[in-house]
Amino acid sequence: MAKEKEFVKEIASITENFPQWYTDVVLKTELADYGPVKGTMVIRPYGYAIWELIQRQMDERFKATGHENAYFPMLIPYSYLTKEAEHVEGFAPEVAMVTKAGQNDLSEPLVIRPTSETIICEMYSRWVESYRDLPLLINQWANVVRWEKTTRPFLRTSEFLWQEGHTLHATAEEAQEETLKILYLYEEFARNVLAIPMFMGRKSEKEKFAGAQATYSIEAMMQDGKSLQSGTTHFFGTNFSAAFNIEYLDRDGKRKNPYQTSWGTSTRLIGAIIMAHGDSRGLCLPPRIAPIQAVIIPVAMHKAGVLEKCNEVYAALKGKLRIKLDDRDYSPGWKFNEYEMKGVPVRIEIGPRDIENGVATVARRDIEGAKIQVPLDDLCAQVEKLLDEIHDNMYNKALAFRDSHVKTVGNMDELKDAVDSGNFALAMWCGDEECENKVKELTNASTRNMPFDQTPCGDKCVCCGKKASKKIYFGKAY
RNA sequence: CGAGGUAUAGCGCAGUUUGGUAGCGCGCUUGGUUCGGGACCAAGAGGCCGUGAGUUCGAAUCUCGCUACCUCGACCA
Repeated sequence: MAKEKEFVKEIASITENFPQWYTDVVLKTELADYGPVKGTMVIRPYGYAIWELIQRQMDERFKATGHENAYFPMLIPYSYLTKEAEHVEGFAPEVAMVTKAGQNDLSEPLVIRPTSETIICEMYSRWVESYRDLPLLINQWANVVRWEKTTRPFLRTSEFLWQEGHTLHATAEEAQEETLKILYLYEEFARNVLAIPMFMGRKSEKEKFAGAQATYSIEAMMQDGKSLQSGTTHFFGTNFSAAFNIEYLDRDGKRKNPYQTSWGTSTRLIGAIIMAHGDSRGLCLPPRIAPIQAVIIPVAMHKAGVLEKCNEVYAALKGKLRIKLDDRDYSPGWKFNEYEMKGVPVRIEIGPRDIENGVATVARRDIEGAKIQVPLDDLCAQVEKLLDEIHDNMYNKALAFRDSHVKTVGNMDELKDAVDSGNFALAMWCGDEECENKVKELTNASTRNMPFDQTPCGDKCVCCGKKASKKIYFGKAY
């Protein structure tokens, strides 16, 4: 008993010190480690395996909607960045630059991409000539660098991995449709793969991407009540295509700028998984991105027949799900705790007693203490079913948590009260940036996004009290 | 980038006030006994005390510089 308490202390309390809990979980479960350069992180095999599963399943969805992958260079001439005025203003402060090659100064500084709009636009301007070249639907999996002041593993690192889609369309309507199509794709992915409910909506002018006409986001609620912007899609209109001279000859014989979108999600999604599902025992991974979906733990493995049976079961399940047999020389109890901390969804215990009864003892990570006996000849089917159940349960739990932490508010006192006690505030807003700034100043909460369902929850701006027609979420954000 | 704090074995810490050549717990290695919720015994390995200068017969300890990290603010996927 005393020992168990000691173990729990190894990870900070999720309720008492959430930031420390987060760091402890990242490091102790070996998702990532700090790199030697400020703000950089090493994604360790366990964390990278999650990223690969995210990549694979998201990439399938991009391909299914007609997108192709390509790769553009990491180094971008500085002059490209300056072609779109708002864009350079937004990114210049945090851009890393290469100015030397060996001992020689470069004739023009090179930007290490903070995002790839500029170089992709430059290339698109060479590739697009005719309406027949549209739409152009390209995605890139890449790393980007942004010199951030405050960094945290997965949530904000100087270098991070992401995907960025960049598309060109003949009409504004088609580009708008693409922008929303991907937003819905992101939401569906988060729901069905990550088991995280998202608030979808449009960003305010103040919060939108540098150079975009409209930005949309998916926002997830973390268990400390803060918001994590988990993916964004942007409608550019012709801002960039005009700045970069992307032109095509239309059917009517006129040269036109195509309409453009871009959209991205990053390794930040792993941070969302940690903070949306984790608990006092550590990680709790949604089955569809869990590198190990089920782990077999032999009990009393020195006794005759135990390891043999475990290997037999392992061979039967291998190839059907991501499974591991842990026959290391640690006690079963030690392993139970280890895999719970690492968030493995299902644990299969096989000991002499189980073998005698022709069953395995199966425990699920998402419900503490729930153990069932499953006949060995039906194990695979039952575990597969259980994984789906765990996914649904995790989603519903996250949804219930979120729904109980959204307060509809009508004035500043209520808003401050709501966000200070770990909630999102849903309120009416006049649309004025001044009010956004004032809310930020008084409560440290920012506007998250405006849901597509704009059914009013009042008629006055939560801040200035003037007539308001926009419904918007406020929350403290990562 | 502003304010505060920290830096000693893989991790967590003691030692610094009062200078005398480095210690504890966990982990790790080997052997043995164990194994149904973090087992036990025994024997081991492991440190230019963040870094550069200075004071001193002598520095983890005192002085100055630098760097990194943490917490809190302003900026951001």
